[in-house]
Amino acid sequence: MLDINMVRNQPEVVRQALVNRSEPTDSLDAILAFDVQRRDILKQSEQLRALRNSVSKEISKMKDATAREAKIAEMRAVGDQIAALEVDLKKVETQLEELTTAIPNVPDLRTPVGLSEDDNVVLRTEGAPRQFDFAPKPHWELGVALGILDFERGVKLSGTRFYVLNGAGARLQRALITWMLDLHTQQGYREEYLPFMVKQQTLFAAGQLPKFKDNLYHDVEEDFWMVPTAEVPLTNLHGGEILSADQLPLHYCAYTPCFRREKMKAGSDVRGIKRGHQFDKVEMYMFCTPESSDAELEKMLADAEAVCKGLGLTYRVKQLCTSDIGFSARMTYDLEVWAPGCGEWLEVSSVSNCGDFQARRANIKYRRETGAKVELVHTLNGSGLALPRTMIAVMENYQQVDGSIVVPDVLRAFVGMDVIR
RNA sequence: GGAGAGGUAGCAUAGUCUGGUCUAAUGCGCACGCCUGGAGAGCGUGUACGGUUAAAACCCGUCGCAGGUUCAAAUCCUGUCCUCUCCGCCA
Repeated sequence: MLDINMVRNQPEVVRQALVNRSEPTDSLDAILAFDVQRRDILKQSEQLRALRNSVSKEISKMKDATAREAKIAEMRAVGDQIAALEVDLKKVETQLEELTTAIPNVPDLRTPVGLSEDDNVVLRTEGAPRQFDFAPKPHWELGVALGILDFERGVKLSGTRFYVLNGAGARLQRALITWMLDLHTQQGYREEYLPFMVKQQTLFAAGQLPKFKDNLYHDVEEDFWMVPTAEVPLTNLHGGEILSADQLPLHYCAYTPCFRREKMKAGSDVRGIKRGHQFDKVEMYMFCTPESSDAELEKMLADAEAVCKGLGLTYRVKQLCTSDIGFSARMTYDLEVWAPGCGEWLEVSSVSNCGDFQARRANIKYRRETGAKVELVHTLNGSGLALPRTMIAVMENYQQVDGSIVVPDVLRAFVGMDVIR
């Protein structure tokens, strides 16, 4: 959520941000109008409240019954006026909130302006794609042939786009999770085990609600929401708290499954495990001071890259343009790994600086020093990494001519074998 | 799931029965000052958050949350969430 003071004082900054994000700007004018209305009504009702408060005090001391009754009657009328104003106020505030919470974050000035994902900028590519002396197979062929990936039974259990990992396939994924968490722990992130179901407010604070309601699974009976990413519970770990400056920065990492109800285009990404309603992810998250978030973003990017490097994967770093960065983000880097079997660059990580946008929604503040005013923290999040696509990259890059898959060095101890055959 | 007790500003407690000197007190902690060679003790001062405002004072709001009664609610009423204890059930 944006600071209403900022919207009020620098509406052109917000308007330009919306234009750069290819978002409509009409709500901005409505916000400004509602804001004026709100403060106008507020002023009136506060004055009346002040009057009632002081007269009520007088009433308690009044001896003369007639005069007392007169004042009470007078205040009864004032109370009615206040009630009427409050009704108006609530209406205005509801509309104001609806609009302001739907405004995305203002992109960082360094985020390239662009109209679509085609305008994202490839900053660099690390490593050269492996050269094969045979035709590399896609993971859905490799996995099924090896008996470590079962689409049919996944569909039997849950429908299209679900799958089962068997034996070494399941072990490989678990190995990746464990290794990634260990790596991030070494990098200074504290591992957390989190709820996979959260309440509404938790999703609101992370910027998922109300705008992305359609992408979430919701248990109506108990009002539990399945997390679409660990970013959601991680953001709220310190919700409503005032941290002290010497606690910052706080680094966390967590493994969670992610549940997404996205309406997938028929025919797109249908094959394999690239996109599903359920996937696993290891996530990094950070709370820090405003002046350090730029540098921390670079650290988090490096930490995510370390996963790709450790696995010996060829990857490229992209900087997302204004129309492709997430709702809460100011600046985002994507990591894409090369998958030779399906011949695609796969997005395995998205590392973002959200500035104070999430902190404002989640009410996460810190005090610079004793006695100082509280300020909002900055939050950053980054995948480290998304599991299915990492699995794809590992399977397809480490395949051999006979269809077996060499286990990357760093995972061998966890998988318990050198080659999956 | 059943019964009971509770939720007050960093922590711990008072206030609730009996509505108005509650403009929320007290202790601890913390910060600053005095004192000291230095520290401690002692003394003094300060110490929730949000809104309003150019900023501040004043002012308005917040005693888990949401409603209601009243001129006036921490206090009375209703609903709800959470915590603890006991019972039941369960991995």
